[in-house]
Amino acid sequence: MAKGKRAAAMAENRAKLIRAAREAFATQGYADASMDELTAAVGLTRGALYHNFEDKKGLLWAVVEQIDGEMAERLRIVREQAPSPWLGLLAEGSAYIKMALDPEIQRIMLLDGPAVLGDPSKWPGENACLDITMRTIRALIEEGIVKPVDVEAAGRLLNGAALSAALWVAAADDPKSVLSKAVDAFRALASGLLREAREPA
Amino acid sequence: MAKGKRAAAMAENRAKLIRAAREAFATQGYADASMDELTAAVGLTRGALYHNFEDKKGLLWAVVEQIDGEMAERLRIVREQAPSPWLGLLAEGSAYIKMALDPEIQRIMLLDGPAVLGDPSKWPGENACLDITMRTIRALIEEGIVKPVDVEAAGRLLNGAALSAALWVAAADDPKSVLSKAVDAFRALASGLLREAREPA
DNA sequence: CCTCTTGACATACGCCTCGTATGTGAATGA
DNA sequence: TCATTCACATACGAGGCGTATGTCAAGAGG
Repeated sequence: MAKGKRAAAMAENRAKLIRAAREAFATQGYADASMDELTAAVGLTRGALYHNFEDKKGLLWAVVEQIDGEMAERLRIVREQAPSPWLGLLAEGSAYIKMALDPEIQRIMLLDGPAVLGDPSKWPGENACLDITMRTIRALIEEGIVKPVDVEAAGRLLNGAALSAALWVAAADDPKSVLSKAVDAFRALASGLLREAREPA
Repeated sequence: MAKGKRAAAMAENRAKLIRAAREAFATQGYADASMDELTAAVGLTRGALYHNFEDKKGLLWAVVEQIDGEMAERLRIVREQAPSPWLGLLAEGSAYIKMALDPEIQRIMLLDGPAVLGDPSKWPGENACLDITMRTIRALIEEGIVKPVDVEAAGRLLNGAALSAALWVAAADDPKSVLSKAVDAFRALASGLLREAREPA
């Protein structure tokens, strides 16, 4: 056999490059990350890069896709573990805020990603995180818990609020206390979507 | 006289460079904007740039500062013209969303700015827009209209929601209809800050 | 009126980075 | 065994940034 020897090696090198890129993009930022250093760090050259990916931007695409998938998976778990859909929505918000504390996610997904690749709403995988939030909101509307607002609009604004909160917390001198304030404010805003003034369980 | 001849000329060149930079950064993006082309467009060279500003990033700082001031001024006017503080807050949100439809503001202030200069919350001038929103919220809390939430948290999340809405609207194929959905959702979220379920005039 | 200094800007240079074109050796298939 | 492919390395060219150096007009002083 040994039929897939070439392909296996290639997949491994792709993975190595993506790993190195996550590291480099997260610590130095996209613009300041040198492809020479990045590839050399895993024992390759730029030749491997331009063979496996379209260009530097293509590598960023691959990194973004990978991280987006990981974030979506974590959010999915959070929602499934919540005792009710409404609390699931709030838990998603908190989880999103906390995830954005990760410098890697912050730098790559929230700062450089949009600047280099354009608005996240147009990303393939269609921003899996947003998708999950929208699904949750849709379910809550069908249950009559949430006002019949536009699902995509509500999802996007909630995500935007969470994102802003995350950046704030991350840049704060005292992340702990700021985090609780941010989560409280998020809950307050989210309650504006409720049909009844009283929050459900 | 003619004492300030040198200084006046320098100020004028500074202004010309900033104007050219706004144009170039907005249309090509920060990374793809060539300082050679940019300066040549106003009849200067890179020499003038590095004499008037620290470096390329310094020029972006100057541009951001200018635009931030203009945005704050427009928001201030919107708030003053509103018939009530609460409606002022909503009007500010709408105005912010609409402002972000301007490609210049979008690209420079919302995409490249944060990516290159770091989180906006740490910008000098301290993001005048946020400041205005916070002032409005503080007033509403003192009047008992809004829940006693953390002012900065509420302001940041509201701004984040508006920003997210703006990017969504800007990237939409049908901005008109999306804009109304976004504004509706913003009003819904904002109402979550109210002490009473019923919205005030 | 002449000289000297200052400073705003232009010019010239080196270094780095990206993207592509070309080379190469190992894995495949016959 | 030989030819082919292909994953990757090497070599090359273009362009951009930042700095060091040059230059010439505007002011200061006698």
